[in-house]
Amino acid sequence: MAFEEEQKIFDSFVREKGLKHSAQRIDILLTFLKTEKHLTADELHTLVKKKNPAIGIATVYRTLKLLCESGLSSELRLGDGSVRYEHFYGHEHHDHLVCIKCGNFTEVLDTEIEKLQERLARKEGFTLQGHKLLMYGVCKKCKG
Amino acid sequence: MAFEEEQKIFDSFVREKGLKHSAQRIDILLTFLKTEKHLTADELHTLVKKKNPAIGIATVYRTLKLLCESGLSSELRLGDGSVRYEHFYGHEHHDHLVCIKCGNFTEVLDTEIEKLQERLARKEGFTLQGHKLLMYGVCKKCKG
DNA sequence: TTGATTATGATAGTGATTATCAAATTCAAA
DNA sequence: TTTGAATTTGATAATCACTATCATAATCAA
Ligand SMILES: [Mn+2]
Ligand SMILES: [Mn+2]
Ligand SMILES: [Zn+2]
Ligand SMILES: [Zn+2]
Repeated sequence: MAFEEEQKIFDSFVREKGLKHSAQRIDILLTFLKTEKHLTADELHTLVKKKNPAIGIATVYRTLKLLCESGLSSELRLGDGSVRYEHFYGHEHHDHLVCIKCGNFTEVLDTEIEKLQERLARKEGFTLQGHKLLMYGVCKKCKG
Repeated sequence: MAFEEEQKIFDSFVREKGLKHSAQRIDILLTFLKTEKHLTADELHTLVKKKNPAIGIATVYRTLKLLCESGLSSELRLGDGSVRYEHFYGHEHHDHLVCIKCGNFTEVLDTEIEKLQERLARKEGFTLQGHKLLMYGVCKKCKG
């Protein structure tokens, strides 16, 4: 429950970039790691303030950018305009199956689909670097 | 003048919604239909002003919303935050292969991928309604 | 301990989109 | 054809998520 590995990664990143240490960043990092949800910057700010009420939203945005650069987090945009952040380190690549009724979503992976994407890109002369697949539908519960 | 079919669809939509007819909406509709590009609201506004310089950006946004509701257009969000609009009526479903260097993109379709998405969703208990697949890579030109 | 450098939080600014509103336009009814 | 209630418009204000600015505070190598 200490996230030593992630903290080490963040420390190295900060050092290599010639940045300095700060308690705020650690608070934000640990709060982010503690939840497995896909949070917005604002939601994370609300959570972090429980531990350190003085932290400003600007610092949350700044730290989230660092977390993405260091490979600990990644941006996620589900259909609507909102930007969310999910864990990246130690999490396999996955896509999202979103329920259009209740908004819940499931993380999925289909290696065949991944392979076919590679093939498709190659056929078009592209060197594939990544992809985002969002699938929209109605979940089991909402069909009841 | 072309696009009779699209104009008919728009007219029916406007009538059914109890809205009124306006010259501005027609200017916006025809300008949108005339280009096959994926435009932002602002880009469309710039184009429409060549025909009718008095048209305001608010009316472009309002009309774009109507075009989407009537099934003539659909929103497109490529990775970054920008919102673009593409033709929807008479256009087959397709996905996008985006070049991370030059920003150009290709429209693609792989029926196998589409089928596998169905299968994946079913396996998770979802009834699939749609999806968005964005693939990022480096295009032929940019690899030169 | 020092002091150059970086980090912070408050706040101003930005860009895209939406809301507001008075004036103009549409269109069904007279 | 005229009328007038309802809708539409363009200008502009407001909003929202995010970034830039800046004075002050914290960090850390020397
Ligand atoms: Mn996820
Ligand atoms: Mn397209
Ligand atoms: Zn659901
Ligand atoms: Zn390219």
